Amino acid sequence: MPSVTRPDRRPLRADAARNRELLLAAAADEFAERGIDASMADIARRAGVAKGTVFAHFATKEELIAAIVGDHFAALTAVARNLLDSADPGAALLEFLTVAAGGQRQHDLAFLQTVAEGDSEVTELRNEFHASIGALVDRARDAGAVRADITGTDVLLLICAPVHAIGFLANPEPDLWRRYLAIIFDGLRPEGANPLPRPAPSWP
Amino acid sequence: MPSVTRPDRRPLRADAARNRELLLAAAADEFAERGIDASMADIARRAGVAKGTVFAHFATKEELIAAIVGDHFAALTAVARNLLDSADPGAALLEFLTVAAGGQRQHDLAFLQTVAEGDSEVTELRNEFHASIGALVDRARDAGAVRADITGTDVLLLICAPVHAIGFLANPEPDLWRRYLAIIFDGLRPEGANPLPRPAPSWP
DNA sequence: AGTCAACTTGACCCAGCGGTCATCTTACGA
DNA sequence: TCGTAAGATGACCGCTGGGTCAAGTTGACT
Repeated sequence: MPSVTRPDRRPLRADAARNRELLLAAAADEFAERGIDASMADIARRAGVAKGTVFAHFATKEELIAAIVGDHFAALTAVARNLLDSADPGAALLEFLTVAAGGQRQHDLAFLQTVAEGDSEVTELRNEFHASIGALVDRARDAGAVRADITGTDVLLLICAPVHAIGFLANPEPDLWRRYLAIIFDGLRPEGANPLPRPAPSWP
Repeated sequence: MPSVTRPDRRPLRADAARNRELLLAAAADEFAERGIDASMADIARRAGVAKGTVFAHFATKEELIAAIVGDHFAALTAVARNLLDSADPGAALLEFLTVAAGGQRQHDLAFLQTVAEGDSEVTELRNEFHASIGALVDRARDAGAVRADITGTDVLLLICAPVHAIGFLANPEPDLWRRYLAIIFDGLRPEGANPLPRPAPSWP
C-alpha cells in the first residue's frame, strides 16, 4: 500500500493523515469489490470514520476516485521506469503488464479512469504513465521482441483486457487473467504477424 | 434490428407489440450510450411511451436487460451456426468475432450480461451461444488456423475485449476496435505460440 | 495546562431512482 | 358499431446515495 503524498499542500495533522490513508485503502477495496456502485457511506464505514470525514478529505466522489487513479498511475509509472534498465526488453514489457494486471482486482479499474478524466492532476500522471509505457514498448520493438506496428498507446489500451475478460466468470480462479495476458501478449509477437487493419490511435 | 419473439406467450395486441420493439430498441441505445446508469425513465422517454408502459412490458430493470441480452445471444448464435459451413474455418472464426464486436457500441455490453445472470432463459441462450462458439473454434483448431491450446470459452471471454479497449479513448474512431481485434486474433495464431500459464476455465 | 485552529461527527437535506396503481384509452372480435 | 379486455398513462411512493453543516472533539504548539 503506497503512502500517498499531497503535493504542495500544508501537512496534515497526524489523525487527518492517518484517516486519509485509511480512506484511500478502504475506497480502493470497496471499488474493487463492488465496482462503481460502492457508496461513500460504505467506504466511510469500512475506513472506520464518519461519512462527513470522507467529504472533509475529498469534496466529491469524483475527487476520491481521482486520488486513487492518480496513485495507481504513479505507482505503475515507477514500475515501468525501473524496468527500462532491464537486460531483456521483451521480458520487461511482459513483466510490466503482469504487474499492471495483477494490481487490479475482481473488478477491473478501467471505469475509474474514465470517471477521473476531468482531473488535471490525473491527466498529468496519466501522460507520464503513457510516456513510460511508450519507452518500454519502443525498447521492446527495437529489440525485435514485439511486432513493429505496435505503439505504447496500444499497450496502454490493452492493459485492462485480461482482467476484464475473466469478469464474465462468476468465480474465476484469482490468477486466470494470466492466461489472457499471455494470449494478448502473444498477439504482440513478431513471428507471422498479420498487418493491422486500422492505424494506431493518437492520444488523447 | 431483429424482430423479437416471446416464446409460448399469447400474441400481443398490435400497439403493445410495437411498443415492445420500440422499448427494446430504445433501451439498447440508452445502455450503449450511458452504460448501466441508463434509467428506466430515460428509456421510456426515448421510446416515446410513459414510464408505466416500460414496467407493463418488463417487470423490472433486470428483466429488460435479460431480454436485450437474450436477443443478442440468439442473434450471435445464428451467426456462428451459419459460419459453420464456411470453407475457411479460420476466416469464419475471425468473421464471427468481427460481427460480435461490431454489434456492440460505445459502451461494451459485457456488464449487461452479468446483470442478466439470474435469468434462466438467458442462461439457456448463453449456453447455446457458448456451444456454437465452441464448434467454430473446434473447426478452426482442427484446420490448424488457431493454436491448439485455445478453447471456445477463451474466445467467448475475449469477445468484448476489443471494444472495451477503445473505451479509454474519449472520441475513438468508430471502428478502431478492429485494430485490437486483429491483435487479439493474432494472439490465437499457431505460429510460434508460447505455452499458456494457466489451464482453460470451465464454464460456468 | 491552556488555547485554538484543525479535524471529526452524524443528523439532516434532497434529487433521482426503481417500481406501483387507479384511471383513462384503444384495438379488435362480434 | 359497440363492448370489453388489453394496454397506456403519469402522479405517486419509499428508498438510496451524494453532499452539507452546526456542534463537538482533539492534536499540536506555547
